[in-house]
Amino acid sequence: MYMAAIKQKISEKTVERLSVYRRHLKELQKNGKARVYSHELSQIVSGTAAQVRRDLMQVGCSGCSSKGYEVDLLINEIGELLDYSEKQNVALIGVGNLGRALLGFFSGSRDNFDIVAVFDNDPDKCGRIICGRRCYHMNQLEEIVRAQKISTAILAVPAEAAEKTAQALIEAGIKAILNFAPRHITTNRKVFIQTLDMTMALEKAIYFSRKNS
Amino acid sequence: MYMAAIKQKISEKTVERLSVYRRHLKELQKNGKARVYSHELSQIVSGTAAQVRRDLMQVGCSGCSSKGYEVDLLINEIGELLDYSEKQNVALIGVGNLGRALLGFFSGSRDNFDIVAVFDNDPDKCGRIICGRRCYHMNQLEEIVRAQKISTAILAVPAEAAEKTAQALIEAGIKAILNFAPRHITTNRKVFIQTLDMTMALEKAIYFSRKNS
DNA sequence: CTTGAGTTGTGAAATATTACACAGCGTGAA
DNA sequence: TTCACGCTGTGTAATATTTCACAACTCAAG
Repeated sequence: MYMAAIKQKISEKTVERLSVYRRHLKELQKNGKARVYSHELSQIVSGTAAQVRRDLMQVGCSGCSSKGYEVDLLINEIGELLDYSEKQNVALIGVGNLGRALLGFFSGSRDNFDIVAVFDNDPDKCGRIICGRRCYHMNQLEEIVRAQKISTAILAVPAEAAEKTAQALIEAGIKAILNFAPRHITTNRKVFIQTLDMTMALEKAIYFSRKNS
Repeated sequence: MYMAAIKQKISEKTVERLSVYRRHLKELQKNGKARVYSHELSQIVSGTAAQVRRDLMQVGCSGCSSKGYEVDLLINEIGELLDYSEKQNVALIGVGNLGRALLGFFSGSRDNFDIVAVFDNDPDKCGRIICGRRCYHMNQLEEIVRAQKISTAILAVPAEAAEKTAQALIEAGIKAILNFAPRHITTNRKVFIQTLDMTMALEKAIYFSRKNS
């Protein structure tokens, strides 16, 4: 009777949590844990057990009463939803201090995505190998994006350049942008844009630092 | 009759937007714009004009019919809410690639906060000056936090060290943590913790990259 | 087998967040 | 003055998201 699941559209919040669940599940897997309860997972997102179960239901995962969920199975099923069948190619735009740090940060052993190309418009940087990736000039963007089937871009350019660069990315066929520049990016195209506004996050933290005292 | 305002508690979402409004308002100010309408501000957060007005209402700002809001006034009133009276001192924990990049990123001309100290537990880094800040060893944390009245910390240590380091921060009296490590931090204390989970954000972007095609 | 403790799946309630819609006001033009 | 227009402030409705609560189920022990 249960098992409605099927293809509802999944909310952003749920996708976020699924990503976090999966990361934690992989840790559990490494430690040899075979099963997990919803209330255990709930702790790592500060949520409730019910919420975890709802999230997992949407993925089509089903657990077993009193034994919980199988870790291996969960990882696969979440992966089936979050990942394409093949590894996704990602581009990094902007090789300043932040860009290089991000390149390092994302260069661990990822099995679902790869930063395959980096771009900058500083001629000195182009042609060089940075953290193992070839750096291209921005005017090669469309060419490389097409050739490498890059769907997603990490935008790490100065704020002043963010809007124009984002526009170029969209023109080149990028379908999602993770934007680190403190600027809101607008577009009428069907492109997913997520701004990770670090300054805003810090100001928010500072604000709440005194609410908790 | 209007002007209810007064001290309701302000939601996280609203605080986030206020920070973004202010940044944009400062741009407008620099460009000599004296007044702004709610529908203009709404564009930079992909919201509605009504939402902007609600947000501003909570700050106690009031606009003027048919002339909109005064830019200078808004900046001051938002600042009065978001900032302490004095500049806030912030600490950066972890001086790896990401930490140094963040230090650079946050070192622009900020008039409401300052990263005044950086910490690491690598003895080679301690004592040195990094981006103009003295690097201290983690065991000096409490001492410096107290001496410099540091309320907020940016956590940029490896994932494995995040929980333990966060605990140390809380012990030392930190009231808010901006966490860049891909780990959920829990505490029973009244401390504000915001995790900026870049990996999760990228996986989310990748997921939605195909929903928009 | 039966019972009891503990877990899942999910309808329904509760909250949180956003959008709508309009009264009231200020401004400029006639 | 009077009117029309456009904007603010806000009650209310609409959505989105989270939590509650409980039937159904599994397992282990007696």
